[in-house]
Amino acid sequence: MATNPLRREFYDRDPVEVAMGLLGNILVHQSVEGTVTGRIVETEAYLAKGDSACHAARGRNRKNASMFGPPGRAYVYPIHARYCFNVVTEPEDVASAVLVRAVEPLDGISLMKQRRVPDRLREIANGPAKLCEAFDIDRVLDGWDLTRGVRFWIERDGDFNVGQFEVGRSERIGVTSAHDLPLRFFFKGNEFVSGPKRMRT
DNA sequence: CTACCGATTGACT
DNA sequence: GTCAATCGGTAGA
Repeated sequence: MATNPLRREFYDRDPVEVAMGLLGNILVHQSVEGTVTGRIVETEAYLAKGDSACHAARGRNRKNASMFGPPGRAYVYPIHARYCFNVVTEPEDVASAVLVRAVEPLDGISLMKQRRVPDRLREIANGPAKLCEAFDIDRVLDGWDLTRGVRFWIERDGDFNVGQFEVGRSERIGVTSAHDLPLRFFFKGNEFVSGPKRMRT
C-alpha cells in the first residue's frame, strides 16, 4: 500500500512554522515488531540563529551532523541515557530543527505498552524520551529520510480537524539557556501533552 | 584516560 | 515544588 509522507517542502521552512504545522500530523514507525502510530500534540523549535539552546549553536560536530543535513531528515540524539527525536528544517547547512515532545497513541498501543513501563495510556508518549521508547526510536534512525515513506515518516490525517484544538505557546521545557524564547507549541487541553497541567492548558 | 554535563524521567516532600 | 539516577558524547589532561 502506498504511503503519504509529508514532503520535503513541508520541512524546508522556518522551524517555528514547521513546529506549528506538525501539530495534528501522524508519526509512523514500522518496525520488525509491528507498526505504531501517534498524533503529534506538542513540539519545540530550535533555531539556527540567536538560539543558545540549539545543539548546533556552537558549530558542527559528529553528534549534531544531521541538523546540518537536508530538511525532512530525523535528528535523534541521546540525553540522560535516553533518546529524543527531531525533524530537521530549512535548507542543508542551516542547522535548525523541531523537537517532537509528545504524541497521542493511535495504532499499535499494545506494542507501545510492551515497550513502556508504566503502561498507562496517557503516560506512554507524553514526553520526548517516552515517545522514543514507545516508538523504538534510537540512534539507528538518526539521519533517516522521513520524506520517503519507508519505515519511519510523518503523514497528514485528512480526517482530523486541527481546529478542534487551540494551539498554546510557551517557553521550552528543560532548556538551560534561552529560557525566554516562546518556541514550544501544543494542543491546549489535550491530555497527551507533557508536563504539569499549567503547561498543558 | 577521567571529568563533566544534559532539549529527561520518576519518585518524593 | 524538589531531587537523584541515568550514560553517551565531548572536552581536557
